Order: sequence, then structure tokens, then C-alpha cells
Amino acid sequence: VSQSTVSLVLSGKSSGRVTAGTEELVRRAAQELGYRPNAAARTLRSGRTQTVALVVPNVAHPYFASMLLGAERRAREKEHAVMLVDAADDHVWRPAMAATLASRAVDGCIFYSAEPVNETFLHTLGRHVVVVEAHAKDAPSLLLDIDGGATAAMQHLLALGHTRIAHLGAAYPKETFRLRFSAYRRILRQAGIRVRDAYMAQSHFALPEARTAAGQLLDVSLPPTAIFCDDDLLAVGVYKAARDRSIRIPDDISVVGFDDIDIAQVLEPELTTVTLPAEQIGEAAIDLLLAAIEGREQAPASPIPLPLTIRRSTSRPPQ
Amino acid sequence: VSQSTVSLVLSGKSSGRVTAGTEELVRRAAQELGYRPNAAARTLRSGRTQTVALVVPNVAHPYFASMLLGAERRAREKEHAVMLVDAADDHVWRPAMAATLASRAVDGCIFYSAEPVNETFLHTLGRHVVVVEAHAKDAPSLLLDIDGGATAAMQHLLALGHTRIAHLGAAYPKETFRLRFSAYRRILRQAGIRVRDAYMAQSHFALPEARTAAGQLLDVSLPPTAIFCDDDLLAVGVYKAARDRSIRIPDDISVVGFDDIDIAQVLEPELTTVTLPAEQIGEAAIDLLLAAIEGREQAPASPIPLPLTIRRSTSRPPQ
DNA sequence: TTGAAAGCGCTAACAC
DNA sequence: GTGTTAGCGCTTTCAA
Repeated sequence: VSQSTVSLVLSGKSSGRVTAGTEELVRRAAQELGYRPNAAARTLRSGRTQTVALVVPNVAHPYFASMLLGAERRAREKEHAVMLVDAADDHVWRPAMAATLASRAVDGCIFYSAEPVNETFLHTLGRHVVVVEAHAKDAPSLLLDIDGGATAAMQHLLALGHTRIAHLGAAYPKETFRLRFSAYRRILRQAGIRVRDAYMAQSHFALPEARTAAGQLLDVSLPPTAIFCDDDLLAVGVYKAARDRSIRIPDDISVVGFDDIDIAQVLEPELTTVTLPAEQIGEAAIDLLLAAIEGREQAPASPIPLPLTIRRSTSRPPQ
Repeated sequence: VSQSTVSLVLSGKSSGRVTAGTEELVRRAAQELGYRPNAAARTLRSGRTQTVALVVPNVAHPYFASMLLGAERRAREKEHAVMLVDAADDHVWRPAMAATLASRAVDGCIFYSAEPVNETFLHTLGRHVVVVEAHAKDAPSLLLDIDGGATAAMQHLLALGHTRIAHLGAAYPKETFRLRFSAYRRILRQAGIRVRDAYMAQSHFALPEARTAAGQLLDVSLPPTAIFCDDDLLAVGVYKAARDRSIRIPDDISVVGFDDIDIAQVLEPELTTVTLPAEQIGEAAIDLLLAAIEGREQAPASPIPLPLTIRRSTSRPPQ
């Protein structure tokens, strides 16, 4: 029973090369001895780690947690492991990720981009990269129909009769948020409504800050009758600020969010929001990355549609 | 310029072995060529992967997401990567984890146990294992003062004057939840209050089910004036069920949760809950695991205290 | 159908 | 101080 025979059998490449008897023998011995092939040796030989990295800005944001859930599940189905890199802030992750990729510790990387991805940088990494929710010239990217979702949200508000619509934007430098903001302004302009500076505010993803920013919007002299938020977490800030001022949702003000994280249904009234299928996005990202790693060309898919989920936080504007 | 010299320099073991000039030379060359040591080869030689696995029941639960955040941050500080395994349900993770550990793809594993850990199983793995929030005979474990937290919560309710206190338990087979339940019964008994079956319900971590279970508690003929929940997510079910019945929190019923996830402050009124320092727990788990891997013996630390955070969901019982 | 042997890229013991 | 060399455990020719 020699080394190569064992390798053949345990890698499933034994058909027509090894006798059934020998094969059985090998399997039994492996079983009894609890033998497990050493991953490092295998990687050294084959160049494949069966591991992919996932870079997200913040796992504690429920949207990313769900995406990670979907990605890990799918990766495991395909016999891959997922390594997590929490970017936390944009300066930290690059060296870490660059080192990880360059050392060949992973076969590829899913990259929830913080910004128009530096292409030189991507190339330097020399591994397969998939970008989620952003365009990248030299890497396959998984796109969402952000504009479509934002447009649906705004049109919903217009259809209800709102004209004084504010925007609470995410203070995060990413294409996806610029798209949400553009859609807001475009739809207003198309409807012949002036875009007012006083109806626009920004906040990071922290409740106290979102609450303050939302409060500024509510305290304008002629206050808005609806607020379109870049993110459900920011919508929570609106709920809090409204409550601070005894402003009722949706009677006095309508609120629309973006993401449809669990919190949307925890809020009272439940939040009307643009639904991002986070787990599905995680799965799709894994599929795209594995295809790239295995050299299967994928026709660039069309952006994932984002339906508006209408709940109780939107209604006709007050008289 | 030979292989071993390069190795010496780049592993930082060059002091007193390599001339400053040569060292500089090597570094510069490595820099220019963009040389990165191959992780697999290094692992094969050294036996260390610089990677640890983290097994959690469900990353989409905010508590675990935060724990993961803390763990990943600390691991990166210590130059380790974190591989995520989402157990999803208790049957799936074992083979996956066993394979990962046995193949030496990771140096160790943090295991948020689903159950009194099967010790034979742990040993089979043959790698370092740290168990969080559960006792394990043969592995270092990171303990939380669950009983202390639950006791504080119950005593808070008693101190407010409640005697009809219900318990909404998590339908999840884990020591930590049994401890919460025992504390509930013990405190009632110590206060001379009869433990009523009608005041006890269970639910999985799904809002519709939690809402139904909470509803049953509220619909008892002599309803409770307070509910102690095993988890903040279950407390959300109570809020929903109360709202369905126009029962006011805290005027008609007080609610206490467990975890202090972000949702606790999203709820209105904000939830009184037992605070688990999730990120800190993740960090501590990494510290414990790395200590074990590096052979540093750690005196078993005392359980992490869990303070009760009192917010607006608890008050005196109605007259 | 099975075995022998080379070599993936690194580290560490040892020789120079 | 620097170079030579063996070997980590596997896969994969190639020879028997």
C-alpha cells in the first residue's frame, strides 16, 4: 500500500486505476487510523486553498451579517471555507487583505467595496476578486439595482401625494449611497419639485448621530412630510427624533428606509423599505467568485432587482 | 544571497546572524520584487496556520455578529485570521468543523457550544479548542455570569413590586438558557412566590413564533405584570404581542430582556436588559485560544459579570 | 494495477 | 555571517 495509491483513492481519482479490493483496503485503513490529508501540504502542491475571504465594512451591521450568513452557507456547500475581514475603517483592511491574498492564504476575495476600487491595487493582489455593489473595471462585480430601488421608494412617496420630501443620507463614501442620493434628486426634479438644501442631511451609522441629523430635518420651519433614508439604521434615527418631538409616523411624517434588515419589522409602525436580499447576495457573490477561480467565464448578470416593501410607515401627507 | 538568509531576515530572526548590509539588501529586493512568503509552505514547515475558526449558531443574530466583530479585530491584531463556521443547526457543523480541524487548516477553534460539549468529540479534533458560555471538562472555557445577570433582572422586577412574573424562554438546547430559566424559578421560590406553568412559554428565535408565545402569556386569565425574556429578540415578540392587544409597556406590563443588542434601544420604550459585552467576549475568546495554542497556561478566569441595564420598559406594576 | 521519486516553498540544523 | 541541505505531506508523472 503505497503513498500514491492512497492519494489516488482518497482524491477520488481511483476509477480504473486501482483494484476495488485495494481501494476498500485503503479506505478502511484511513477510517481506522482517522487519517486526514494535511491541508497545507495539499495546498502547497495544488495551489488551491479551498478558502475565500470576505471583506465587509462592518459585520455588526445586520445587512452584512446576513450577507455573510448566505456566503458562508454557499461556500460550505461548495467545500470552501470563508475567512472574514472586517474593514472597520477604510485604511486598515488593505494591508491586511493584501498580505492575505499575496501570501496565497486564500484563493480569492469578495470585496464589499468602500470605493471605486483602485484597479492597480486589485491587480497587485494577483488573486481572484469579486466586487459587490460597485462597478470595477477589471474584476467581475455583483450589481444591485440600487437606482431602481431608490426610484421605487421615491415614486411611492410622490404617488401618496408628498411634495416636501427630505433625504437622510449615509455619510459613507460609496457608490451605492451616491446612487441613492442621485435618484432622490432626479425624481424630485422630474416631478418639478425644487430640491431644497434644508431637506438634506447626512449621518454615519450611529444612532445618536442619526437621531440628531433627523432632528435637524424635522426642525426646519416648513418641515418635510416624508423622509427617504439611505439605510434602515438611519430610519431608526428618524423614529427616535420624531418621538422626541411627538411627531407621529405615518400621520405627520412618512418614512422610507433601505435594506429591509430585521429592525424594519421591529420598528413601530413597521418600516416601508427597499428590500435587499442579503443572504442571496452573499450566495451569488460566492458563485461568482468560484466561477472566476475555476476559470469559468460568466456573462455579467443584470443587476439584482430591489423591490420596495410597503409597510405602515408611509401614508398620505397630513392636510 | 541564499534562501536561508532571506528566511532569517524576513522572519525577523536575523539579529546577530546577518550583517546589516545584507539585511538591507534582502529587504530591498523583497520589496522590489513584491515577494511574499507562501503561507502554505510556511504552514507545512511550521505547523502553524495563523488562522482560527469560530463556530457560532447563527451570525445573523446580532449578539454573534458583535462577538465575531470583536474576535476578528483582536485576531488581526495578533496576526491571525478568523474563519467562520455558521452551525445553522446542530447537526451540520460537526462534520464540517471536524474536517477543518483535522486537516490542520486552522490552529484552533472557538466554539460557541450548542450543548454540553461531547468530550470525546473535542479530543478527536486534536487541536486547541475554547468553549464560550458553557462548561467543558477538557477545554478552556470562557464563562459569563449568566446566573448573576438573570438574578439581577428578576430582583429588579421583585423590587419594583411585581409578583406575577412570567418567563419567555428560548427553545434552544444550551446550558446558558437553562441557567436563565433556573434563576427565574429560584428567585421566585426564594421570594415565596409560586411558579405557575401558565406563566412559562418558549419560542425559537423567530419573531412570529415569539409573538405568538408572548401572546399566550398575555392571554392568561390573571395575566402577569412582568415578563422576563431569555433574549432581546424574544422581548421584541412581547412588544408586538402587547401592541396587538393594546397593552402598554411599562404601564400595564414590564419587560426585561437579555443580551443588550442594538435592538434593545430601537424598541420603544427602550428595553431594560441584561448586558452582554459581546465584542469584549469575542476578544477574550481569542486571547484564551491563542494562549492555549501557544502553550501558555491561563488560570481559569472568573465568569464575566453581566450588569443589568435599566431603561424604560420596567416600572411598578399597575394597581 | 501499483510503486518510486521528484518537487511545491519554506525553515532550521549544521557546515563552512 | 552565509550557504548547503534535509524534509514538512501531498500529488503526479513515469517506470515496473
